Amino acid sequence: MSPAIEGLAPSAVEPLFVALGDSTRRSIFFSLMEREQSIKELASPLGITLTGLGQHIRVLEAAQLVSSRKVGRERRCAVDPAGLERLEAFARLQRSLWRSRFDALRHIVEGP
Amino acid sequence: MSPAIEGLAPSAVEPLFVALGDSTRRSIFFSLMEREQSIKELASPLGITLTGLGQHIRVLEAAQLVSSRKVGRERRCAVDPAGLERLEAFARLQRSLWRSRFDALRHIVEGP
DNA sequence: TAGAAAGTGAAGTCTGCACTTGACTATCAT
DNA sequence: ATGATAGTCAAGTGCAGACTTCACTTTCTA
Repeated sequence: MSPAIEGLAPSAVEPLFVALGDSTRRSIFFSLMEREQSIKELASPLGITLTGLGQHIRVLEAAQLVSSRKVGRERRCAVDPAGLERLEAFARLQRSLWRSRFDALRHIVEGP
Repeated sequence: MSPAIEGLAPSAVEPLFVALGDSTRRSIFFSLMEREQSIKELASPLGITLTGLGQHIRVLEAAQLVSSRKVGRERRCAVDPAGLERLEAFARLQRSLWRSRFDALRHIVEGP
């Protein structure tokens, strides 16, 4: 597989869609787009427990949408650009694949 | 909201992530990337009922990832480029938003 | 025109996973 | 040092949603 499509096989974007398939995780992600935040800061407005939020963070990290590090007793969470980059690359690739097939089909139907 | 970002608010991409958040629907979508297919053709390899598959198609259509039309007694399903276009535009927008905020932050920390 | 094939709608089943509880550790403040 | 704050782990609960069944309609074909 060429370097350009590496990491773009369906299996590579699966964690991304799994992560953003949940509305709570989407909220967390969009909230982190605003600014870096701790587990507590993220959990409060959503009305869920710290435990529950920690579980979501792990899923988001697996998709490389979020990265986190411990600072003192807090866990600082921030957007990881890798996930968004992969998502964009995936969408662009699929779109171009579809377009080339569509054009090929039209070519057959309409003639050259 | 400017025309360029219209349809890219979080609420607009929600159906997209909901649709692709399910592994069966991802399979259906990738299968349709290969070629247009009927409900029956899509259901057989997945080992699920026609009813079940029809339900998935509705979700994919709501996300504009798939479009379908009745041809005789068959329903022909195909990829709708609108969904992929929206997905790509969304990812690009979010990525640029994140980058501008990241750069602004670095500017503060490191100085001009 | 009878039977088969493709699909749809309503209603039910069941399982994955979002979320909690309770017990525990680590860090901060006073 | 003592309490308060932030987070983590293991284990359990409940429900949304994926999937089924059954009854029905429409279209094809022999």
